[in-house]
Amino acid sequence: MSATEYQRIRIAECAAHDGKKVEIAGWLYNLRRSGKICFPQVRDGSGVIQCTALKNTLPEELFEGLKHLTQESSVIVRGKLRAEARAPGGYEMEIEDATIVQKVPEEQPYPITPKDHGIEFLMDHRHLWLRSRRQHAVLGIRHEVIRAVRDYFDNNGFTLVDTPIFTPAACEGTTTLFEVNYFDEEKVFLTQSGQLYNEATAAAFGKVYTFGPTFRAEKSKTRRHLTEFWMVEPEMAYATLEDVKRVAEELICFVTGRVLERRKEELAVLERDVSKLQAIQAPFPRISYDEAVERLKKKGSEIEWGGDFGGTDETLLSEDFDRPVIVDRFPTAIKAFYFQPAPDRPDVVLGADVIAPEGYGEIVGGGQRIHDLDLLLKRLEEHQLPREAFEWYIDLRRYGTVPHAGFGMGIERFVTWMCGIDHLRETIAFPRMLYRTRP
RNA sequence: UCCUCAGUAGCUCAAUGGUAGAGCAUUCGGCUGUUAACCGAAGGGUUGUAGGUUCGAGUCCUACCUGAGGAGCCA
Repeated sequence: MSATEYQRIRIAECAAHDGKKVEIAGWLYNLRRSGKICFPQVRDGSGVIQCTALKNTLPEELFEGLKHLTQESSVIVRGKLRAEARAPGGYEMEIEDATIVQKVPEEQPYPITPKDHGIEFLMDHRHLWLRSRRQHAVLGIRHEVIRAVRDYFDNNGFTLVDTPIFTPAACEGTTTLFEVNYFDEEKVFLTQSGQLYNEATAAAFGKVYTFGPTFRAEKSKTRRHLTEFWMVEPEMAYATLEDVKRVAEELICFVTGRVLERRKEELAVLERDVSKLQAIQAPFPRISYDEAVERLKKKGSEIEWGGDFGGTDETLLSEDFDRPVIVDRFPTAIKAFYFQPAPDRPDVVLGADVIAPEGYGEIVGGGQRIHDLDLLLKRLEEHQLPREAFEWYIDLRRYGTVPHAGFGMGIERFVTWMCGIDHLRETIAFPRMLYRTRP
């Protein structure tokens, strides 16, 4: 029997090849064995399939080789595919031939066993942990989220214009930045937001977005923080706070719908309560910061008007709603210099945050930017920011300035929410956190 | 930076101040439908590090190291 009569397929395509002779190239996920029959489970990155190997139909060398395969050994199996109710996944291959590409040595077995492991051990073995079913599901959903985000903007007239990662100065003057030696003399910083550059490209293209990594040197050590994370930031010319709220709402509904539609299996692996995601429909409730503070006080929070929400406050707020809640008009004092003040109330700005349900916290933050030259200059001074570094940004108010607005959405927080998991670190292949930069 | 908790076999954990143990993983034996397979056996230990108290410390005390969760700050 030559190998050529078997068609190479991926496990995800099994349904289209029922009853056919196929070849699957992958890794041994798990193995159960009896005296004269064994059940190797093979994964190939697209799924997991159970195979059967029978002693009395295979050459002894092949049967013994399969029976003693170690976890994560690389193997190519060939045989006939059939629907089989007893097999997890619904399809099964009866092995007729196999090539063991590499057997993981018994004296140094694969470290991640099917039993429980602690988080330190798993994080140290992140390069291998990615092979597990659960991690595979999380990263599959991440991929879908990113694809849907890009589809949404691409289909709605936005142009992707990426912004630099090396930046000459603090964008916002608020958070701590990573400093990098740029050749011999100059110091530059890793970007904390592409927003200021987006304002320039929005004046060139009308509607733009940037999608890339973002760096924050905050010494935060919680389940909601990474030092390196991915953010999508749209920016629109001739737009207001109302446009920000509408676009954020549409985006969130579109992406959630896509995940529900295309990632049922992954959500099932994660045992995600999909009814919680099905509830994500427009319109989202909209409340003002003033009202949010009142609600929080009634719920026992110690927040006072003028303070920013803590993690607990966001959870308390989200408890009142079955879908994301939009909070707008924050105190001017706690927001970055570029926020447009409300025309009727200069003590609040035209900014909005979207807070996810189930305690997943802030997933979107943005608003309308200052378009008036004199006001911008005044704010830069109030925030004691070096005007020289912002000359190009000020230029945008000199040459055809218009009301404009945009927001940022943190991808990892969004994916954490979609997955219903409790820590951000599992939503990126190799998380960078305070005290962890390996592997 | 601060607060809290934890560190025992490769992994997950147990052990009243008195002989360091179990499950998983690995090896050997058994089983033709297993579903984190099961049954029997074997090998596997400087109890994070350094001091201290005690007749005796995995257990109590001190310092340090490492990790986790949280606060502040943020998406």
